[in-house]
Amino acid sequence: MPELPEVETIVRELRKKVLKRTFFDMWTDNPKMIYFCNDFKKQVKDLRDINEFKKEIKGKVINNIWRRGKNIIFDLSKNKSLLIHQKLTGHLLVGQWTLNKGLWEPIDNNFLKEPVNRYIHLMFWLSGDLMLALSDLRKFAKVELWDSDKLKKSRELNELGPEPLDKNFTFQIFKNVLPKKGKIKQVLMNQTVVAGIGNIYSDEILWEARVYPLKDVSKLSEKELNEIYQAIKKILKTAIKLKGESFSDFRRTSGEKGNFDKERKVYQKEGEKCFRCGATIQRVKLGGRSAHFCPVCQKSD
DNA sequence: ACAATATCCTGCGAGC
DNA sequence: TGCTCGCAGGATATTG
Repeated sequence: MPELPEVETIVRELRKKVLKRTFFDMWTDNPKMIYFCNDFKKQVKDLRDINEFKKEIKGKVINNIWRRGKNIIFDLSKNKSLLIHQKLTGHLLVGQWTLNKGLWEPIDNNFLKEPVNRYIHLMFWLSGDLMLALSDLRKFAKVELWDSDKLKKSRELNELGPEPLDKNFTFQIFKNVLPKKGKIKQVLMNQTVVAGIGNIYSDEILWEARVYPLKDVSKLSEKELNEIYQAIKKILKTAIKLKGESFSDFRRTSGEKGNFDKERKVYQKEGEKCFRCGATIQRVKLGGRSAHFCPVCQKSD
């Protein structure tokens, strides 16, 4: 699932591929993912509104592409912005496809001819013969059209916690943003505390820092807090370097997988041996989610 | 005031 | 073999 490193990978690739291009047209078979968002959120319910959306983006130029937490933002001409959140299974692909018997098939042989293309639910036609496609198996992804100035002031972006790879994200800032109590894994995944960390990287960060995922923040020592702070930076940077994870159906804009798998130590490795000590990796439930950890390296007391 | 739970959606694996 | 059932999961809405 796309977390900060995956979103960062996509954004860097998008900048190389679609910056300064113009929207010509769009297609979707899932209008529910599209929202007009200014002072309110309005879910598109019928074709007329899709046409409205088409009219809004046609002719607009992509002037800037950036990331905030797990959100991708396209700043367009005429004070418009598109915010895309890929949620669990969404990912953006850039290339050329053709519609064949109801399925989008890549024209370009460089694209993997794999089932991922079956889940393309949104397609933007761009200048330069390129298409920007949103593939999303579970249809949780959201595409929001904003007035750029309103988006910048939106709760959506401003309620997010600091960017963990920002130079300003010091150990002191990290300590300041932490709530007084709460299980550390849930705290790390809370986007209003720190932006961009999800299930995979919270598990990996806590393994790296040797901290039990269910431990309460109030019980963490200064040393443990520092280990977690350092691990956040280390794991996220490594994952970006490796172009994201390869465990789920995440794909880069080229359709390729990321390479984080060789660094993955605990996530979805229940029953396997701990890379560090050889103990058996365990899984615990918290809030309907699962946490993976080494019971020896990450002591619960 | 806050925390636990339901919701969205689809593929997949377990169980019968 | 083929059906049903339940689970996974980010963010948000709703319930407790």
